Amino acid sequence: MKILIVEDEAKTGDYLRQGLSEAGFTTDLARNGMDGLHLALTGDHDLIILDVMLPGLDGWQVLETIRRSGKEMPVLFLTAKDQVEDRVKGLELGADDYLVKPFAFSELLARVRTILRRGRNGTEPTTLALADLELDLLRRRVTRSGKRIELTAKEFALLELLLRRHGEVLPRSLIASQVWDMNFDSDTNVIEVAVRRLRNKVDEPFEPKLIRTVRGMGYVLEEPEGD
Amino acid sequence: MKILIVEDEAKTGDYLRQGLSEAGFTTDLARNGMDGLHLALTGDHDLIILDVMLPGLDGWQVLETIRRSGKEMPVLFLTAKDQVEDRVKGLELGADDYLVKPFAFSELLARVRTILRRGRNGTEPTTLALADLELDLLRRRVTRSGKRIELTAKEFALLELLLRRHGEVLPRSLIASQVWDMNFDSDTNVIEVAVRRLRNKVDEPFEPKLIRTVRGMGYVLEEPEGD
DNA sequence: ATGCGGCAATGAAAATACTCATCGTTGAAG
DNA sequence: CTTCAACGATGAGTATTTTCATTGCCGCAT
Repeated sequence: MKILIVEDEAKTGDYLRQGLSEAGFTTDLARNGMDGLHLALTGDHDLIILDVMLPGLDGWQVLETIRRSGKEMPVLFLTAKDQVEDRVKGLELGADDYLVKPFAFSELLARVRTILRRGRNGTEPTTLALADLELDLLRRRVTRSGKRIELTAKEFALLELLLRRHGEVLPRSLIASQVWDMNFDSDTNVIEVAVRRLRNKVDEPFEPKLIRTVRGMGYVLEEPEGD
Repeated sequence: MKILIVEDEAKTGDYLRQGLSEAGFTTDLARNGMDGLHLALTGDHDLIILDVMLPGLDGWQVLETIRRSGKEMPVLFLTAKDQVEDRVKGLELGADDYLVKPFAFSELLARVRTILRRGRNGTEPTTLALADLELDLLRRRVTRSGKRIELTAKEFALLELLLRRHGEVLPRSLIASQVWDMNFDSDTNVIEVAVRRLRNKVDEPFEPKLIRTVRGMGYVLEEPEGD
């Protein structure tokens, strides 16, 4: 798998290149928009990682030109913090995913793998929902009944997991490994506490309650049975 | 590379097996000490991951028997939280590394790779030092001039990095990626703050000052030049 | 020498996450 | 029906980490 990185900031570029190489990808690195565009159009990359902030030709212009050329090539783009609207704009221009700087490398790798797995076609849903609860992956925002709910990173991760697999009872061990990258056995009750915090925000002020505890098993997110 | 996992707790075992398979290793899994020992002695594994707490034959007994049989095979063992002395005991019995539950899977993977890279021979140092500053990787303890210093996880990680590469100026980007798994550019000063906390504990009450700022470059841990 | 600009240091507050002790609920056993 | 034990919920306290605003320091240009 061959990945094109378009990133002007030297450190970031090298970091990405090295990390991706170690993960078994082949990489090309362009330091500006022009080179990036040229490489993208002439090369045979399976994915482009594209920084938005570039000297000269910026990320959007590159992306737009690639799309207009008819090249069907997945694009993951990198936006600076706070530039929330960039993400939306990027997605509209046909990016497949975005990542906000600063980001964890493991996160990038996960996205890259997801994109490559699904190939350049069906775009992943950018929003998850159940009943009146909605989670917008792009804006990292959650609403219920239209009301905005502020969540911390952990809360968001937990809710995202529950939502992605709603209807399924998720055992603690699974939650632990997904949300905490922790394996346990253990003698802590972080999960209970986290679920509680999430309930306070997401369920407590609303009806019906969507997070259900399954004794001895774990937690499910689902609409309650009408009985 | 073939890894033997000896773990009675089903979830943990499956978790390890799956994770390691995804990472490209072949695995065998034994649910108790006897089976584990048998597989270890008859198989051709490159590494054993051994839980200490096992029904019947416990981890130490397994380890001891393997060693007495003359099999030269690296062992990474898993101990429960708080059982600090286990780690020391385990190391004395010839384990190559240990990991405390609960642990992050990424951490396990890193250790596994380290062990396999160095092969079964020179054991990694279990302690790092510079001047009168010592860091005990096993007990996760730091002392300076013999005085015990309490560090948080991040502080420890940062100091460990500085010590492992003492004398080198470490750029922020490197520190960020190692200690925070973050790539940045960014507009945060977490690193400065973390360095400061570390200095307060490690340098402030002592002489000489070991953590030096290199303006525009990063930080070094070193003994000051006598000039 | 003076002022300026960029970088780093600092202190304090806010946000987040974790631990602990205690309480309540549930289901099974008697 | 009552008791008990296991499991989960809860609230509060604490630790840790991050953010923010401010200050200080250093080197360069004027």
